Amino acid sequence: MRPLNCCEIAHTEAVEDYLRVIFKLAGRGLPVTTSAVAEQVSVAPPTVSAMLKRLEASNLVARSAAHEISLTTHGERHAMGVTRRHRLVETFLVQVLGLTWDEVHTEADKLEHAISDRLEDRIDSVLGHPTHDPHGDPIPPRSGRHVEAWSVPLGGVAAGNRFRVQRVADDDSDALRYLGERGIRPGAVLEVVSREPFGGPVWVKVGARRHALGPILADVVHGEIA
Amino acid sequence: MRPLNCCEIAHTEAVEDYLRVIFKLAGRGLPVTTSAVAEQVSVAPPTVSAMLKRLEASNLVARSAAHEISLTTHGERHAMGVTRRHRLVETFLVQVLGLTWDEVHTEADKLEHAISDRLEDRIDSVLGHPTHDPHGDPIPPRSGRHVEAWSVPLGGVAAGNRFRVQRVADDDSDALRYLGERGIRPGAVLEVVSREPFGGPVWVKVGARRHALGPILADVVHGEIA
DNA sequence: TCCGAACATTAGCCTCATCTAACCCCATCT
DNA sequence: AGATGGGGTTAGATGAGGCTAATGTTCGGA
Repeated sequence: MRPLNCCEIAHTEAVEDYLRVIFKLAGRGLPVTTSAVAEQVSVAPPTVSAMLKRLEASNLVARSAAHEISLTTHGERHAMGVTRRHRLVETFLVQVLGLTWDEVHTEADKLEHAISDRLEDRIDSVLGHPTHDPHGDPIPPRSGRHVEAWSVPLGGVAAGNRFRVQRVADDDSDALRYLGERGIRPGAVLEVVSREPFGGPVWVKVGARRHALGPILADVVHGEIA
Repeated sequence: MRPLNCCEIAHTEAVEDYLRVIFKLAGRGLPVTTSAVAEQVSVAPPTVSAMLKRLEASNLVARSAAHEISLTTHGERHAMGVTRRHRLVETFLVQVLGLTWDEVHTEADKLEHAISDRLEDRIDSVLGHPTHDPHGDPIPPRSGRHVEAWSVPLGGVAAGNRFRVQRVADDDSDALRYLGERGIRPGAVLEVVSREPFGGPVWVKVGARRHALGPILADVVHGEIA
């Protein structure tokens, strides 16, 4: 094996997928483990082991003694590039092609690998250089600082508070559709009416309507106390 | 080997590329040979041999005794689908994202594999169901009849004729840029002033300007005598 | 009639990305 | 202490898609 050099690995779609997923897990403060990555990429754990070995050899990820996975500077730069394309595409699909916010994640998963730099710039410019995608996720700039900033989950807010939605996890398209139909999207302000104990729902008021959101839903909605 | 069934092959990007190239060569009336396909797909001839074997086994292409390659009904349907996405994307990139007609072929080569049916329909609808792409190539309908209709090349038109440009081959982006800068694009009407012999240029008049087009250029421009 | 060029195919090898089955390490519970 | 189980990894296989080098095959020209 020769000296570590990030350019020795092909920028295949698989590599981009793994990098984006690692970036996503890390950004949410979740443990970045072999099995977590396997689940997100939808492959078996040994497949991840093999890929991580290659990513490590190409200096894109680093691993501590305790199996801890993190992106190197190089790795993070690439991951942010893929994430930027992903989120720009999502925004584009909603704003220009009229798709709904629950449809775009799957589409963007494929398109993010097919967008050239030139195209990325055109899309960015047609959209007026957006800072956030339809789920409220911040779009990393082409170069420069970027923070993922996952704020408080709705599930952790006490009753009686007003809560401004900032981000909604884009993973679960059924959840997105459900929430969207009830007006729960970035920018919306909810009133947290009450919280049932023992994994029960959170009652929220959106405008005049009340909704009971189960723990799964309450966890995908993030924001701040307004 | 089991009975031939078109669905036994994965619809990978490579398969789509080969099908589209075979469709393109056949549509232009060019010989569809192993080496012609190899050149168009940018791979070595043995790679094409191997792929053709698979395509034949999946009933997507048929081959005569004399090595003649043709698409089956199934193969043609798939090829037309890929071609439709390719040309819709090209049109979209020009009309919505403001790319130039010499840039879009390369981009579409990647994007054509990443467009879902849903997305294809949205693009089609946003563009108002276009019938031709920016190079004048007809966009195959989602289903139904389609003809490729490569009419007369400019190189075969006698001096003294007026010539209406219908299609310009999208392969060579340098040629496209050169022609575009001189106003030679689908819809333009040229006057064929004179033809130099021995592979010399064709002199054409576009509006008030004259241009000498070498045999390569004169061959990529197709149309009809006006 | 024979020879060489052009073209297709076979043979043999490689990488990427995936799988299942088996194994190992370590923490925990009995 | 020993059994149990969860995660990670190794081993070994597979299929897609690509390569080069060698081997037909066929056809036109000398």
